[in-house]
Amino acid sequence: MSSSPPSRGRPRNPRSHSAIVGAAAELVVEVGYAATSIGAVAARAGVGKDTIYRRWPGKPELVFEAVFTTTDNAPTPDTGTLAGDLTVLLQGLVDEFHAPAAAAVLPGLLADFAADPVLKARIRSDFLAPSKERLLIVFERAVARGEIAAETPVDLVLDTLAGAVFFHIGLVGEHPDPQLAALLAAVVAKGIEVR
Amino acid sequence: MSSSPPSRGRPRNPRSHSAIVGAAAELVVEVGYAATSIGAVAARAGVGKDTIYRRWPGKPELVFEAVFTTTDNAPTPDTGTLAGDLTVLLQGLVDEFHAPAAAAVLPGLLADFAADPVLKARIRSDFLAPSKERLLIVFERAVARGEIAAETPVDLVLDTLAGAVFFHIGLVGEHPDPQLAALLAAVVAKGIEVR
Amino acid sequence: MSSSPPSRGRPRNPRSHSAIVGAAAELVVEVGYAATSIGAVAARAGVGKDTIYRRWPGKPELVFEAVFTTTDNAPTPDTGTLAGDLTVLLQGLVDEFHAPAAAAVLPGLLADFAADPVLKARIRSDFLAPSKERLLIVFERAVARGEIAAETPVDLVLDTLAGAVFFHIGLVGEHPDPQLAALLAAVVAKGIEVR
Amino acid sequence: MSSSPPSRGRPRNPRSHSAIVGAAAELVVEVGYAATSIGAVAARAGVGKDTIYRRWPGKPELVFEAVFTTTDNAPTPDTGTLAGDLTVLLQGLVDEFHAPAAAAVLPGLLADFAADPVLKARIRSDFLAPSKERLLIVFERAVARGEIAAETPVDLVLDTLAGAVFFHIGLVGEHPDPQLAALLAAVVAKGIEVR
DNA sequence: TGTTAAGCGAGACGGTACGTCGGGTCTTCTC
DNA sequence: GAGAAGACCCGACGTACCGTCTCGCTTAACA
Repeated sequence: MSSSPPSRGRPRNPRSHSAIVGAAAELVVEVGYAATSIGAVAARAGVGKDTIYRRWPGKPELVFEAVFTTTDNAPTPDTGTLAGDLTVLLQGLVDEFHAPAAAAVLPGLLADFAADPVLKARIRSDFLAPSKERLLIVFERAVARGEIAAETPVDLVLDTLAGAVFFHIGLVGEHPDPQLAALLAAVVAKGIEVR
Repeated sequence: MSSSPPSRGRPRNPRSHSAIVGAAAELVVEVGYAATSIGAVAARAGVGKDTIYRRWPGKPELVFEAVFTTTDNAPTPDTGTLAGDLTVLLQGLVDEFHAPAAAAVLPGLLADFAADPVLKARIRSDFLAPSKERLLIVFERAVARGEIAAETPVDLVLDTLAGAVFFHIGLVGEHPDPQLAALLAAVVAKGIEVR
Repeated sequence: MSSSPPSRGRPRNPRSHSAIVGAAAELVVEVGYAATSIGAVAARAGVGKDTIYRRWPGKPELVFEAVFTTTDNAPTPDTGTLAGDLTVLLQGLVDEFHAPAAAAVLPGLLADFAADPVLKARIRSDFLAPSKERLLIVFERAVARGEIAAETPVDLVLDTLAGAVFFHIGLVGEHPDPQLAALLAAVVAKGIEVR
Repeated sequence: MSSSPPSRGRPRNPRSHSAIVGAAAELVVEVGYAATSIGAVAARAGVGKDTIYRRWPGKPELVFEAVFTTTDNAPTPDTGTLAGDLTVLLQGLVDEFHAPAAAAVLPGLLADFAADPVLKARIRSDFLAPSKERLLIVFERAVARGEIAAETPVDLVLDTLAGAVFFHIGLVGEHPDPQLAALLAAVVAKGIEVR
């Protein structure tokens, strides 16, 4: 039943792993995504470049792990109304995208993922999966309450919400409109409600 | 009031300009944005690198001009309803983002713009200005028809629409959902209507 | 008089030894001395790198043992004349240096030995010792025959002979002049004879 | 009649050339041939690595030019006897090989040349050409004086002399036997004389 | 018989150098 | 002074070896 391989040879040093991830997270906020080089990460982590390439195929994958591994354990909102749930959910998205490391990294990181066919497929799964999970539950409740139709297209709504937040924070403005979450939630909730 | 410089010495060759822009547009679809270098553009255009740097500060500005200078002369839609107008407007946005050159370039280009404080300020003006202009007119008509309130936040709606389209096309999927424009327009129109 | 250590623990596997030496000898003729790495030798021998480093300090010593351990049991020539003896002796040197492995290895190997003060001292003893031994006997007989003086400088003559052969084969030409041994022997014999 | 090309573009900076050659000559005596890297040469010369690779294919060619470009304008000896001429000629060879830079470089450099088929062909022409020229003249005079036969094999003698000196200095001993030139000249002269 | 020390294959580790490429600047000659 | 050409310094790339280390395991001599 054990899924672990026989593990021959010297095992990888877990301290190196966290040192690398930490160094990447620091560098990325200090100099930006584009100016963060594998060599610089290795130097700051006190590690050889090989040790990085042995674990990650390249900068995008490394930075993704370094920045977006805040184990997303936020509870699914349950305010009683679709608009309320969406507001909470969106505020979480805003906070996540607005964190220093994420803001420094998101545009370049998404561009690198989009440029590689293999990575491109991971955008939805890696970046949006947790949000989609919560959104599904929120929708289920809204359906049960009769607020929205059962066939409401989750992916389209998610693209809309995430795209709006990403555009607003990552590309357009430095500081997000504090009402962004509420306004957007209100518009979208009203837009998809059955009446 | 004349803004033309005294223009001493040899005037700039306008053929070089179009050769450069053309070469950049070609390269960008052939090898992608990241792999397009100024040197390669210069070589294909039969031009020295300086001739490029004399006209553009760098790759982002050059590529932007090369890809997004389809003189946007599409007429502002006037279908009689907000949802109809938004659908037409969104379909234009989808078509623009889905064009080969634009799709190849958008994520990387926006990332480079976002990474530079000077360029970041130009995203709204350079990328979204034409759409915003048309959206304003559409909104004016909708206000006149009593569909929406006068103080409807244009920028927020524009971020939402553009973000959704950008996410859907540029980052997530290869081929846009053919109903994307209609669905999104319906949701947003209903979401911002007064009743 | 036995210098063998108490030999605790698992004894070294003699099969590994010969596998390593064999792999090194093969690689050296296939890819050359410079391109032969310890890692590649270990991989071909089916052995860990440490098993090599446990037995040899580095590539030069390993390759030397792999290539120059043709137990030199050729008999000392005794043709009756100094020139004849030198010819036989030189032909042996030519054959030894001209062997594929030796030719592939000699320049680089000697360079590595020369670059290391410790190894440098071993060039005379390790590479030239067998030849010197035979040359001494040849000289003794020639002195007894009255052909040469007793104080003829063996080392100088040996350097001359070995240097000439090394230069001719290892550095300058691919195929040695078939008369090299005879001509060189004739010149040197005549040059050091008493009359 | 002009053999210079049209010379388009910015001409190569001759100061860079000499800075590189100088840095290489210094490094080679300080750390040895093997430990001299192109990157280190570039750093010391205040030059980019490209600037080196633009002019030389690799380390061997660069170091050769850096160390062996002492325009060999020594006059051909004319002492009246073959042995005398050879002594002078050999002493020149000894001095050349014994110079710090040459001694530090010769074994490794010759090994690198010997390992590359293209470079291997240049050993005779680049390293031995000047000596061969002088040796030819010395032989002509000796033939005229009746000391040696007209068909005396120059290349064989040259290999012998150079090989002996190289072996004695470069590989075997640190300090050359002060009598090396005289002894070797005497032996070889006597060995090839007609009587 | 059980302990212990070394050998062993595998492969991770921190380094260093490789040779190439792109960036943005400069320096030449020609138009 | 624009332009084509290309040299220049810089720094990052991803790879290859170096020689050492750390695993789990095996193999003997010693207690």
